[in-house]
Amino acid sequence: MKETKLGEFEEVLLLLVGILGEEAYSFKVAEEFESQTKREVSIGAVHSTLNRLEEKGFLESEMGQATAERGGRRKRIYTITASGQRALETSRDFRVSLWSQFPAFATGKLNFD
Amino acid sequence: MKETKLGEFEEVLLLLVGILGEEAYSFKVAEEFESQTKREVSIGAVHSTLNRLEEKGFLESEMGQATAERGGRRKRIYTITASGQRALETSRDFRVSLWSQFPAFATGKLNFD
DNA sequence: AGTATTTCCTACTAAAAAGTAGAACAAATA
DNA sequence: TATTTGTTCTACTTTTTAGTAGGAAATACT
Repeated sequence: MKETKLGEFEEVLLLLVGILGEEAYSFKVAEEFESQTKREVSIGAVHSTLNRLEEKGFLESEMGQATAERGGRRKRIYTITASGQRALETSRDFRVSLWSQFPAFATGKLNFD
Repeated sequence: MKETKLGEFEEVLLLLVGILGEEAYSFKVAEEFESQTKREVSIGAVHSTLNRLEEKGFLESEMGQATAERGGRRKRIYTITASGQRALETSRDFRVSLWSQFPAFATGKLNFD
């Protein structure tokens, strides 16, 4: 099995997919990224990253149904896999652990049950 | 000014420098990395990463004094700059914010004052 | 049928991060 | 002074991540 690490951008996208739930399709993810970070991102970059995340087994996807909106292709809806969720948890736990050891941060209360 | 982002490994090393305080020299950082992650790392990788962090202005360093130990070259001691600390805070705040929006994580109490 | 709209997709490129190899240095001990 | 130990340092390569450009679908409206 490959040493599957998560880049910064990848991790954020993975989380955004989790946050968006049913609405997690690439255009929306890109929009959400921009609104949450104030950083611009190209749709292609989002696309290739979601692909990579799927290859790594952190995401899976299926085509959604057509909606009653103006027009447009069907959406591909992404969902986090168990492995993706585990990766996020591991990453979070590790970070929280480091923060709590860093004196300048250690005042915060870190409580994840 | 450049868009100075932090890679995953970079961020961890930066934090380790903060955690190690006076003891933050590259060999020690490498050791600490291995003990905290159970992942092996080469000293050279640590070195080039610390260099990069210094170039980015997140770390600064100076040579320490010789110690009374067995032998060995003087250590280069790293310290986090204000900018480095800000980068860590920004990264932390952003992550905490995303986690709290992710239903699967939102049960945790996130309290950083 | 034609057009506008929304979204996907792929192949490619660029940039950045991570890792390697191996030499060089400084100090203490023998 | 030779050896051992602990450590730095640099140039380079590899791998991974991020970003670009532009075309292709699919759907609804007219």
